[in-house]
Amino acid sequence: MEQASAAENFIERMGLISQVDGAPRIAGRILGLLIVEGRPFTLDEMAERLKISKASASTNARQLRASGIIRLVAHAGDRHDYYELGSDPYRRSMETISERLASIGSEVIEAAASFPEGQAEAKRRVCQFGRFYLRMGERLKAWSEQVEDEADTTTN
Amino acid sequence: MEQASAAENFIERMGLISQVDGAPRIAGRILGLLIVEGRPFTLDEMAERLKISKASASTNARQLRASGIIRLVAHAGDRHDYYELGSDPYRRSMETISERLASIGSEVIEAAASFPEGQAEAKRRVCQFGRFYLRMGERLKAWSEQVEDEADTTTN
DNA sequence: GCAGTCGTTCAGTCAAGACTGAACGAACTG
DNA sequence: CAGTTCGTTCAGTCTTGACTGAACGACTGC
Repeated sequence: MEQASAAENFIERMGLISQVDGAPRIAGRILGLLIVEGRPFTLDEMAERLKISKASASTNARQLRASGIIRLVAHAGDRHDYYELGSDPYRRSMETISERLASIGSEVIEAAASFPEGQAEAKRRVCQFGRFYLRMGERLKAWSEQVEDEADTTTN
Repeated sequence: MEQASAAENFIERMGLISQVDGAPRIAGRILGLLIVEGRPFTLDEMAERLKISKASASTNARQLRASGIIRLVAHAGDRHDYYELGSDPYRRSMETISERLASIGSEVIEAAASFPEGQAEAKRRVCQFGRFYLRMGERLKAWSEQVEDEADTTTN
């Protein structure tokens, strides 16, 4: 049995967290890797280090990129795609969540709008539910604009 | 093809939202049903209305109950278990999320503690990540204590 | 042109878990 | 006690989607 370093341990834990959240485990592990190492990685490096196929590395990295958590960087004279932690990755991920919440909120309110006359009470409850999501999204978005400041002030 | 009422439409939509969030679809549909109808339901009623087995109704209702979103009520002289929306269901669900975030945060920080000397930078980044989750949990918790007030002041 | 090196895509496999039917135990009723 | 009526549990099925290997297209340098 291979001795698990603290880094590997953290990376695997990130995978499990990601999995419980309904996201692919590999995505969490990639994020963990980039956090631990703190430098850009190519798909091949990620695949080798995490013992996954290059296909999985490509797919999951792109998905993480789509949610703004990691970003693609290029080095001159090097054809590789390098992925690294984006700037303010946490703020960005909060924005992504915020957008999703707001989207659900308006979706629900839209659904509420089509309720017939006779169900005013039901309509009211559905509307309230939708507004809860909207408010949550707005609040999260407001937070995300403070987070980057705090991150700078943390010394350890 | 059956004509889909606004209520059914909303319920199904809730199921999809729940599914995307990684939770069972039936759980979302049950929640939607309870929001729309605004009255207690027995497992049999839910099973019939949502066209699911009683086993699914039982399992998912209990799961929703565990996260504090719905609650169990009893009527005198009636052996049935009735489920209805809990008091402040949204606040309660936020508390559940908040606890989970805090739990992840301390888990990550704990993992960071086991980093060896030579990886001070990595340890710092992991710690920062953990603190982000902790802070997010704390904020959500603080906010959940205001939400119930706002809910009362909403007129429509 | 060809060979090599990227990232992506796609068909296929496989495992996780959602869902069900049937059996079960508990609590009533007569 | 037998007969119902609940809720729960468990074995089994089946769907979803994560993951992979192999093929592919784009690009580079020779």
